[in-house]
Amino acid sequence: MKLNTKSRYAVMALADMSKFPINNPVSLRDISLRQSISLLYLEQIFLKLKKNEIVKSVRGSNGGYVLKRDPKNIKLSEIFQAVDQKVKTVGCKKDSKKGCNGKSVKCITHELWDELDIYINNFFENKNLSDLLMTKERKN
Amino acid sequence: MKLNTKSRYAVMALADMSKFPINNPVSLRDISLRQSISLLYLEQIFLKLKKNEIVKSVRGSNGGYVLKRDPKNIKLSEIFQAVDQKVKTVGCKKDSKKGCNGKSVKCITHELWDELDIYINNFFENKNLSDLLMTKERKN
DNA sequence: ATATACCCGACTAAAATAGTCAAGTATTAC
DNA sequence: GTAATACTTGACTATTTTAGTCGGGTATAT
Repeated sequence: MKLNTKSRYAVMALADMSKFPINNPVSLRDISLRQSISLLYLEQIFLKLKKNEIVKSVRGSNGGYVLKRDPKNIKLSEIFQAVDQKVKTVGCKKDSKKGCNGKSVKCITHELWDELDIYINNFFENKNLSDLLMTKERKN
Repeated sequence: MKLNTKSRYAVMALADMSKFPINNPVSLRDISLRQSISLLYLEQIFLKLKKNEIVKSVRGSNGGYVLKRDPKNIKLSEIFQAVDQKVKTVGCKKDSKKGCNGKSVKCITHELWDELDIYINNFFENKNLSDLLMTKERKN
């Protein structure tokens, strides 16, 4: 069970941006250098963040990306949803009528995974970008 | 973010076993049929469960596997640890001195992932096999 | 004996991941 | 007005992980 780099980088990059004054465009190049993330990969990630209304872009020289809302109002769950279709999943689909493993009944552990889904989502629902900056000052 | 089938099948298979009287060997063939999991794959999974002292094997005809302890005393966290090295992980290793992304300092979100690790582990720590059977009777 | 059922290492197809590449377009600074 | 910066987009690809399969065992009950 692990998190993919896309989600991780997205959170890292946005946390990085949160440290700058809002409305001050931050270029991906700078984020790439500070956080050691491939620029080309960041571009891919930010397109998704943009589509999902988390950031907006400022084109041209001295441009970059800007948070669309205050970091306090950007929940981690939104970020995950933006870059990684689903926050967590098991084979048996939550809403499928067919049940699990091709059987017509729910598998024996079905409810467990549903519960886990909700549990993990809860973690991300209750954390926002500004929470990440609270923990003592860093220098990177 | 998703769970692999190995972990899922392990929990399913053990939950299946829990429904039978303890000390009554349950064959993988039967579990395979009831839960629609490949027999050969189950064998692989049970070798790990055996190595990790969760089940013991009874060889020969009429043999099978037996839970080593009461389902009440088998935590889901143990099962996960047995089949899937780590319960959850991000690129930056929890105990590495080197920090994340090759830098000498911890990445900006390092503490978040640690917290998430603990949070998820907590879920599995507080659930045991018999908890799975509590939820209303099933017929598969 | 023979059938059942565990044992174990090696192998493999398919999918997902983690990027890269090429060829743009928009805007600002000079 | 032109160079430089920086976002835009779709396609492509190497690597890794996943989800198994295969073959050839060994132990035991009947």
